Amino acid sequence: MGGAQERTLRADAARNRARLLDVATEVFTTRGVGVPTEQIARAAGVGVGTLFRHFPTKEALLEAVMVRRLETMAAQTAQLAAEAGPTEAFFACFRLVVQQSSGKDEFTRALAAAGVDAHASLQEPTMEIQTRLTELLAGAQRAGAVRPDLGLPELIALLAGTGKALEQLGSDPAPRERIFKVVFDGLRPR
Amino acid sequence: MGGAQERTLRADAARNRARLLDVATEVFTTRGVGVPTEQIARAAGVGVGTLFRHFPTKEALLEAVMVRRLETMAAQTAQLAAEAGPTEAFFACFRLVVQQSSGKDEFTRALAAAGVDAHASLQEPTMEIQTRLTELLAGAQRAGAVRPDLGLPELIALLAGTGKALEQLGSDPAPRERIFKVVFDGLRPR
DNA sequence: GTGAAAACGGAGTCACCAGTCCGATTCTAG
DNA sequence: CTAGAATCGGACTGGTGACTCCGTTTTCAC
Repeated sequence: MGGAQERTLRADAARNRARLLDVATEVFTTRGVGVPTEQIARAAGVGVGTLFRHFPTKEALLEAVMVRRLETMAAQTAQLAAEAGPTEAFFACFRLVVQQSSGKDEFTRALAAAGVDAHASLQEPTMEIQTRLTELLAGAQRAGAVRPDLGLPELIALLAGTGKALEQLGSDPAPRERIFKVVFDGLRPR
Repeated sequence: MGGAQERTLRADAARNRARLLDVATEVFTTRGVGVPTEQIARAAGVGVGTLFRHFPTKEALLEAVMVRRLETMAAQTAQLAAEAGPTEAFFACFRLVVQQSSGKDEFTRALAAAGVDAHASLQEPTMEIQTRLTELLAGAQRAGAVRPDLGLPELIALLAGTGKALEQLGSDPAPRERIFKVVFDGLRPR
């Protein structure tokens, strides 16, 4: 699976493909994955035929969007991890992942529902992020900033949960910050 | 909206209605709200015609299920609140609501998506629960067991978030308990 | 027991949406 | 500039699922 089928897309094709990805990301995250494909094509200024030529399946489009989001997240996480001490890096990444993953699991659920496959291209970026998180968690625990009885599964669960909690709240920053306070406080040892 | 249209349903009709509600509750919570109505009718041992006579709309069925769940939750909450001191009652109710609300917001989202109405019959039990929660929160704060800067919105967000976190985890009780530890610890003052 | 009202069941209708097909259009090599 | 290949657009198809309609069955008052 090297991925050398990039037969130099024609200029307009490349433009349309990129535009579709952007629009799909926007629409799926704001209006949910149930939005008809035609509306996405319309919003991107192309016909449905074009959409299905680039992404043979709605599921494939979803997958492409997810992969991009995950890759971006992995890169940002890596950068944060390199820039700060273990404790700061851990909490900064926690915030980052929580923010980015808003609505993410609706995607994964939709993908899962569409069949057992789909994982292939998601596996890699997912693993990458999990590796980073494992390192960050271990680092923060070594530094005594996070209770030592937590593992990666609990961390992931807390990330998802915190994301959900923030969704419930409006955009007012004060209550949001209070949620972070509660969670971060709970993460500290004893 | 008095609610006096209970014209003494015929015996079989009452039985079928109850059965439909039970089956729908089970199916919606385990397999999601996307399950076709026909499968619910089938599982309840009736035809689709019967289902739609009792609940004129899929949305109406969803709403009826929700109302029952909320009412049960309100009752359990009230009982717990009466049985224990403020601190214990608060944390016990927190656990209860989290457990009960697994998958609940998929319902509300589906209802919201189906139109702006639907609220009518949900309003009352929702308010009831919120009132209880407000009292419990205030009680626990007065007792010094919960940080005083949290309000009802934050509590609700945390309940939803904790529920989501637990969903991520399997059924193994140990990690689940660790999540509760983190959240409860975070809820404590300073 | 009996007949009419109440309820049932499920085939049929209608709308919606993912995915296909092919004539029309646009790009690019020469 | 031009030919032909790559791409496009959107009408069309097939399948699915919510909801309706009506002939058949069940309940219940007498």
